[in-house]
Amino acid sequence: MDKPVKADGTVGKALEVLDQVAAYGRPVKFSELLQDSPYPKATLFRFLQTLTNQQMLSLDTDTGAYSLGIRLMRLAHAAWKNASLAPIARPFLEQLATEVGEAVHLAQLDNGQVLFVDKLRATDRFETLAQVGHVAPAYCTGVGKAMLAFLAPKRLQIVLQQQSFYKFTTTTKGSADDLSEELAKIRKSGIAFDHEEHEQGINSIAAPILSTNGRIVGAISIASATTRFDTEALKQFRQPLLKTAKLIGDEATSWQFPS
Amino acid sequence: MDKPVKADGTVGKALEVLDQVAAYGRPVKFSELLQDSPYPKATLFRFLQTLTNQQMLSLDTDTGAYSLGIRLMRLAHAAWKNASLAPIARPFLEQLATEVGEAVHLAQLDNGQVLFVDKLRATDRFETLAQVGHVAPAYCTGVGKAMLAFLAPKRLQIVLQQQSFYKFTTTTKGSADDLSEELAKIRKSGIAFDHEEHEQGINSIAAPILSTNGRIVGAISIASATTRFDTEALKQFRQPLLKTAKLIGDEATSWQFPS
DNA sequence: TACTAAGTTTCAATATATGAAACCAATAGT
DNA sequence: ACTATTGGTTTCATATATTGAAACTTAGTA
Repeated sequence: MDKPVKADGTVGKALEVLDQVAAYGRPVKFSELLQDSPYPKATLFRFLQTLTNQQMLSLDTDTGAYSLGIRLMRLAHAAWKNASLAPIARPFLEQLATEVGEAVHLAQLDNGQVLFVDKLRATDRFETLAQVGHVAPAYCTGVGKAMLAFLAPKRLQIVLQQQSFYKFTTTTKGSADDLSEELAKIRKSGIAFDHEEHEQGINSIAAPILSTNGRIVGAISIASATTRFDTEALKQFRQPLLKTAKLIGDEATSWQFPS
Repeated sequence: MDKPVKADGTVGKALEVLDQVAAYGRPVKFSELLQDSPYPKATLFRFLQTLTNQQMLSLDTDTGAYSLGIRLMRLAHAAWKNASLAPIARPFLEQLATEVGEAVHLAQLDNGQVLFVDKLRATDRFETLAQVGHVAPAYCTGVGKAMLAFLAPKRLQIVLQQQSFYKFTTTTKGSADDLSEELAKIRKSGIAFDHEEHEQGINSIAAPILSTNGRIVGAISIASATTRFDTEALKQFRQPLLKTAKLIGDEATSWQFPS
């Protein structure tokens, strides 16, 4: 799923350790990390030391266990605020969420991947966890396809290259050609659907957010379990979704690149 | 005499750049960064390249501007989930927030600093921004003092050393002695107040969250503008706050360190 | 076309990272 | 009480990566 970012240079290697710690999902001790580390003891030790100094990791002095550090939170906080779209869109999403009574997602495109930058009114308990920061592929999600459809042709070419086209489910589009065909339709209709292409049992309806100069800046979606709404039923959200996307797009335009 | 948070090694220097980008609060171009960079063009260039490869930064290919990257969000997302307290506490905080109808904060202590890991029901528009990840000093915040008061003496000693005791306002405690005196009282009453010690016009009432074995694991608070509630008025939240803190503490105990 | 600013690459000198091994500090075992 | 074992930290010669001046390549302007 996560494509291994090749770790060039010292910085890369050190950052790999962060992923390692993140993967554990709990505080980990030096020795545990050493187990599945490609680096020798002294090297890993120094990485850990450096990262801890840098507050990218935090070391519990009692248990001697490392967890992800305070600086990541700080930086991500900044990233969120600076990713102009999320703060701007928030009030409109609130509005939409109460209007339709369903969970609403806001996503942006980053390096060919979908990054969820906000998420409201999650019902399920687990979904309640801050999904902000969740990353998904573009080619098999509603928001992803909504954004790809409105990308400049030359840019789309590049992004298509970046897709893995891994078949998560039977309905996942398996090739750039398959996808391009659908993107053409989305471009016409202005609405994208995800028919359980990423996760079995989950579908969604999504709309692109375009700035008034036509640049794609993000996408919003309403996702549900297929048992709750089938694809036909999701169409009822078409109008409010489009309306909200338009509102956000207009608002975003004035804020974009305040150079 | 530990060195100040100096950027040792290549990793440190590279990470500094992230802060730099974060500080701009908007996408920045290479040349802008070069302006106030201590490093020569080629070096900064390589930093940016590496960080971009590592997805710690993201480069808008159209505008050539850098912003904080997708990986920070991913990592912070993981950090949040893994910082066991936040997900566990969420339902209790929801409960409390609706009960008292005020904004509720959840914080943890990290390296002598207060890290806000969750925040609910913010009323003010600006406060709506994801304050998760916000960092504040411990010695002059309600949650900070609530936690310090219940730290093991030897640990408190260390943490006191880490405080700057910068006087943000006229009521800010200016020394470790002043603070210690108040901590003793908090230890007795189980409740901490912030009398505009960090920000003029903002006060709060806070309670520590203790695991059943007595270890401090976090703190919760209700903050308000002094115009809304004066310190006396805040006392009305004492009971619900304490009750919620107890509930979270109990729940947290079973989850802590699932070794 | 010539000029300038912005971004990228080269390359030798140098600083830094590396990792085997030695070391130290706690437990655990006998 | 001794000894072994595990878990963590430091050393140091060597290999390697980083550095930055300068040359180069665009892209934008007059």
